[in-house]
Amino acid sequence: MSGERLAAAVGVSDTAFDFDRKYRYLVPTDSHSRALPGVRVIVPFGKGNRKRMGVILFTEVIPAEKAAEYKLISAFADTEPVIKGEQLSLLFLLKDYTLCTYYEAFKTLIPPGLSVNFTRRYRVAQPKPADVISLTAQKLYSEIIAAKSVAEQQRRIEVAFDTEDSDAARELADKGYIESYEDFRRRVKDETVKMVRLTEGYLSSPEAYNVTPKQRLAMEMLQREGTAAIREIEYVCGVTASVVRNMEKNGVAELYEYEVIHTPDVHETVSPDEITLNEDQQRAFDGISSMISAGKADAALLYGVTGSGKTLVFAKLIKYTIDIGRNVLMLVPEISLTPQTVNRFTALFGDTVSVMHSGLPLSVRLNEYKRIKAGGSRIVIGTRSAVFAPLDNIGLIIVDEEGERTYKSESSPRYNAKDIAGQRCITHKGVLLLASATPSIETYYMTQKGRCRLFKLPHRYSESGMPAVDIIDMCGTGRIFSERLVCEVNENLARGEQSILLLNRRGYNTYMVCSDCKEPLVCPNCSVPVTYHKANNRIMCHYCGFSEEMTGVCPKCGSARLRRTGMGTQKLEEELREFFPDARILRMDADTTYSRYAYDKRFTEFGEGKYDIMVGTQMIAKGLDFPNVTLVGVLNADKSLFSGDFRSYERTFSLIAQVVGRSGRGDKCGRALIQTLVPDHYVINLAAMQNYEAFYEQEAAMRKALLYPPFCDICVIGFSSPIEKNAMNGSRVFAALIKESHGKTDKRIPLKMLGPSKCEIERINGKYRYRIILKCRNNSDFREFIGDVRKKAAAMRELSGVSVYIDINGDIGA
DNA sequence: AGCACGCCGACT
DNA sequence: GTCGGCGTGCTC
Repeated sequence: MSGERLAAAVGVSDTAFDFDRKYRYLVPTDSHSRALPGVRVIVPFGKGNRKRMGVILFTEVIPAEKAAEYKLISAFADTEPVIKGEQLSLLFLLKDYTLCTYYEAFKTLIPPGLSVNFTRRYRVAQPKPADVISLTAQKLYSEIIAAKSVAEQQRRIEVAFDTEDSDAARELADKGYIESYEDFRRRVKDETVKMVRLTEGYLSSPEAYNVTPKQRLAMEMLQREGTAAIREIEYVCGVTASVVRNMEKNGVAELYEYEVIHTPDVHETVSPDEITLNEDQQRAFDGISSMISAGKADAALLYGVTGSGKTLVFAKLIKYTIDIGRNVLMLVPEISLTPQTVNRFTALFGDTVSVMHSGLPLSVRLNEYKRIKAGGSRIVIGTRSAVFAPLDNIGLIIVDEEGERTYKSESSPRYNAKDIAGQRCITHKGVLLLASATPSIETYYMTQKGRCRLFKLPHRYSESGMPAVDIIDMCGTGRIFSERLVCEVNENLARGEQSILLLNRRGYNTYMVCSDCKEPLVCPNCSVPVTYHKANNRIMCHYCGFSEEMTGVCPKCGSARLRRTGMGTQKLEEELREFFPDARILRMDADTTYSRYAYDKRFTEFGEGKYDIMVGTQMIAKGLDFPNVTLVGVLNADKSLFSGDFRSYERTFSLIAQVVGRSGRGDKCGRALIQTLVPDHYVINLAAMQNYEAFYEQEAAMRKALLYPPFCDICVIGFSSPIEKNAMNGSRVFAALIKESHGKTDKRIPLKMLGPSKCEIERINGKYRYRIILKCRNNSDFREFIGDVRKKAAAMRELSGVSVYIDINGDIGA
């Protein structure tokens, strides 16, 4: 029929959830063959017909009379679909499941190297208009046209828009002296991390160089850290990059580019066929491999105590899956764990392995993506986002350390990689294998309900057995190290064996408190106390990055009597010096590892025996295998126990159990000491014994009684605004809307509302925060319900200027 | 989120 | 009389 037209349903970029839709656009008559689902397009949007990116979701033929309502696609950005088939259905799944926009969902499915963004740019308009303009605008205009090149003119305009001159710049734009246009850019080049280090020349004869005070500051940091990114120096020292540039000019420091992939040497060269499994491992392998060969969607939990050799089972299973002609996806919780894992598996399986994580250069990620898409790799290993890898014919998805919270995305789309993995297993008729030494309560519950098969590795793989664990009561000592721990560490030093000391983050910062008004120094943007850093005499906020020189004066009352408090790292440092004066100590807390770049280098050095003691926070507890570590000390085991989050027991248990498991992984027997103020607390005791089952029973009973997951789902709705009243009113109006809609709906939606209330940290980055917690059943009825409420709420006056997010089954957190 | 349309106060 | 304040409603 000649009266018909082809229309495309398009997901448009930069929409908000409440007006995100499948927008229809007409396909130009000569481009029908290009208009395929998954192809990106440039479309006019809104009254001003600004250019936006969009992705075609599907096409349909519409009658001619409808065509008048739609605009025309401006251009095609791709010659062939960037996503199709399963990925396209994942897009819809993400949208439905996380309440994000179509385009947000789309973007998470493609590697960032493929992203195209529009930016609005300005240039000097060619025929100069005759309009009268203000003096400031004239002045700005003459400054702009004085620039030699067009590029420089553009730069000056952009600067003007970002500074105090923005009014004048806007005037010029309104009156037609400068014009705006849309430019679309593809991120092809990486933002390379520029690193700084001191030069050999300076280090050998520092007296030969002149150094300004600001440079001194930066250099002190470099002396401490060895190396740092320019951005970090700016952040930590409160100086600008020009200081660094001058240091480079003077020959004090040199710049280099950070190589992101640090791959330690491959030690393992055993072929998967040569791996011998012990009895437990073999049983797990037999069970899981028969699930894989059954060729239907299924799920299993491999619960193996620390050091039980889960990785060997993985290797065998991967080999098995590949041999029967199917592919494998393996997720690991952190980037730092990928080099280890990847090495292991590339040694075993060669270049059929692909790696995907955000630490890789964009070009590499893009290449790997293309390789996977083209069928060039059969095993994909990566962090959270790798769950979307365009891998086909998946027979097995492994989620290692499945209890880790890094599998949950903390920004839109707020998906959980475990759920996506489960969905993909259903599509591919594959097996989802969750693995952990300390499974999440939710997962273990599934095994009890028979919805997930359970395989146990209850024994350590090595001969050495479980470490001997002692709990030490620290009440009333006022020290960080117990005598017992000092003895044990010294014994290790004498024997040339290594020790790991875990400090629970909370309580190990140094705060400043005013002796006169008794108030702690708080961040001007956030409602948290700032931490004091002795090294550069600055106060800093870990939430917003605020950093300021320590003036020594209380901003509230002007008193100069500020006092350091908190069982701080200072104190830790002093005691370390006092007790272990000759030990080579590696400190791995947030301050030193703020340079994440130095992270795996330090671990490698520790593994090579360049240090005797490693002290650090959570990050040292996970997945690392150092055979020479025979002593683990937990310095303040209870500090994370009482944080108000329903998962705090679970986290404490898993942290302690895991770090204890770091001890004695080689052939030597390991010991662990747990220092705590509550030595009788069952969580601490069960963690010391690594008795997960008993912990599970207790915890599940408690969750059932208090109604928490897995006995319900949790949906957090967050509100934030620079004006406290707005955030508060917004949350109240939203809550009222929930009640009202819930009363009206004829569907049975179980719901329990807590709040609205202030968040625990009521202000971050200058924004006040409120939240509503819903205990609910996360099904499509509920998501439809809450999505509708959100759309309705967006139209209300009280919600304007209040940003709202909805997070289903995330953390309650801060 | 932008952006246009629209209805009331302080200027030539 | 008009420029411009920002309230309100829409985005194929």
